[in-house]
Amino acid sequence: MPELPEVEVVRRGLATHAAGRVIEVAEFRGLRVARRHEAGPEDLTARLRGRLIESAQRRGKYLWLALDGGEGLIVHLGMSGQMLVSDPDQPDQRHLHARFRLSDGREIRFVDQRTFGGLALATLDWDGIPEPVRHIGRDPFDPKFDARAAAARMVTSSSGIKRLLLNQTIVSGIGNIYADESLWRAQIHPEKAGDRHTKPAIVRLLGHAADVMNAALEEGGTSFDALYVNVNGQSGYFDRRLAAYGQQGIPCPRCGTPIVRESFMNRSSHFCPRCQPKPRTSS
DNA sequence: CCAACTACCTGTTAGC
DNA sequence: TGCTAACAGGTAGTTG
Repeated sequence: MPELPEVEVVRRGLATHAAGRVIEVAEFRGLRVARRHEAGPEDLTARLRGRLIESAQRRGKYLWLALDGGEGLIVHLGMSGQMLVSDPDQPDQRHLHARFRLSDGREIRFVDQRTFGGLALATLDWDGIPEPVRHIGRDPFDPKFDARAAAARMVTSSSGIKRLLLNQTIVSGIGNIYADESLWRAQIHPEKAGDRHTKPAIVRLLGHAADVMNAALEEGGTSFDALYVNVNGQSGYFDRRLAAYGQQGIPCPRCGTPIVRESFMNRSSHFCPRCQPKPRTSS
């Protein structure tokens, strides 16, 4: 998916193309796209008609459109979701699951090949966060993100550090790509346990995470194919800068040792076996 | 509490 | 060429 930089690219697109408009018609196709909305797609359609989109917000990989009346339309892109600005006469995209006709005559379309993404309407709390997003921790782009507090939690855990980086309740927005890139930059093996690090070392690691995700954001995010695009359907270019993720067999940019790929939590970890040596007591 | 596993989907690619 | 298996950026739920 879209990890933090890619979701932020989409949020910015929605801030430009959706905020300030009114939803004239909302349309949902199938039950799955609204499965997190208990009352179902018909309820969503009815409640969204005529609502003003005040702003586009994000925490971690969760997006929402803040609406008048103190509610938010939550958008999670899952593994393959897209929010696309389209003209009404453009033919339907493959895997189109929702469509919003806006007061400026354009449309926002939710397109999702793997259907792990979805939409829901929820009440915003006093802090402007939708209830279903409350459990998500702040992300490194959040001015109030507290790296020392996140590090303090991680050093009490015997879990491997990569698992902790991917735990969205501790720090949000990091997925498989940027976890591997952050660990490569920090020269830490993904399975080194949290409690075998010092707090400052983890604060440094989180600094690398923020750095690499900021660098990715500046290039429009990471896209390996046309599934990961901004609201105008354009891909980012950060894939050219990846040092570890997907680079198995390619020399480490730092020491020249080939990057290795290992199976991890039903997916993969990529790291330099020399710069990121396996700890003696792993996980 | 945590780790490990599962489910949820479609599409692409590698290997035979 | 066609079949099959493995794999792909995530989250949430269950089980032990």
